[in-house]
Amino acid sequence: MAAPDPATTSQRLDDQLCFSLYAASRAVTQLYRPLLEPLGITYPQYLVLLVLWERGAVPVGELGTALRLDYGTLSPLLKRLEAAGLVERTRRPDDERSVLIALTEAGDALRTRAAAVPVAIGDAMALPAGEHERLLEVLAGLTERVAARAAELAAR
Amino acid sequence: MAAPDPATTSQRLDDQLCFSLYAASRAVTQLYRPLLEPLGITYPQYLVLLVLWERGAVPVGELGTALRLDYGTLSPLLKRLEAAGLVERTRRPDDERSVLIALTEAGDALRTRAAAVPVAIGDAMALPAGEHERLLEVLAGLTERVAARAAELAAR
DNA sequence: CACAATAAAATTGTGCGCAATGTAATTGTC
DNA sequence: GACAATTACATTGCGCACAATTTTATTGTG
Repeated sequence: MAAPDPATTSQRLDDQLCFSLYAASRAVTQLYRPLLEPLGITYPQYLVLLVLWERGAVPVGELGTALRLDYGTLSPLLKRLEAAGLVERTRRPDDERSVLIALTEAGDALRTRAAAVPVAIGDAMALPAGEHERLLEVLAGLTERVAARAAELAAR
Repeated sequence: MAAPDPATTSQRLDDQLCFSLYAASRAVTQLYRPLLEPLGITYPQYLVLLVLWERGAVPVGELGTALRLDYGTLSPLLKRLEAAGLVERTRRPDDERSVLIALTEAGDALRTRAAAVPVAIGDAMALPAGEHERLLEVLAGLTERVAARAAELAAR
């Protein structure tokens, strides 16, 4: 039972947490653009590579779970990454339904060149010490609760 | 000169603030979907209506400034809102370049039906008292700094 | 073994976001 | 008062996001 907080119930744009989230997310993506453009990739493609660099070859579904993206987004995105020569898509012999996404040598090599990117981003964000971790936690919790409620609504 | 903070410079997906922002923003948008669908509008369209409910008729450019969206996004979006009968687009007689966006009666009437939306969202977010305002502030500052840096990069 | 149910991906269609380009109206400058 | 520069907006093209549908393979269940 939430108290009727004026800030959460007003219809003023600048009071809406949703808008500040939406604006912040887009601003950050825009900052990534010039940093990733020399590498020939977009921001969602970069996120896919982060997962592959961290975990190695994974099926498409696991990418979707990690990034909270569905096949409708990932299928064409992965085709573009394949066309760019950064990943390979191979059907698993033991389960022909599953498609394994693996880094090519070029995709693996990109990791080193991309190492400077998070540094530049963190620098631009310029968050005070500890604030980074705090914000990370708040947002993770928020996502969790909001996704749970969305799932409830969808179940009807 | 930022200290080499491991959390900001790691390449682990779940350490990236950018990803938690991106995931949170999308989760919130997905929560809006079933709430706005009965009203026949999308989330970005809802944001446009928020501005119009608050300010009355405004030119397209002012909507863009308020929402940080460009004409390439707004022009087709506003055409859809017009097709839905929620807004009117009229050229200003004193400056034929400018297009004024005004609410129709139906668009104005939607305000009452939409009043329950921010309540439902705030409820799902379930942030502790004060956390809402705090997060709003942190995100606004973040957006400010990141957008400023992006503008610097673009200036080259 | 047949065959319904499930699972993994791909495809289709719609609506953003945004860069790049185009168009028409207005303003500044000489 | 011509005319270059600027302003406000529209259009085009591409890459997401995501709902809905389809395709192909696997897994129960009798």
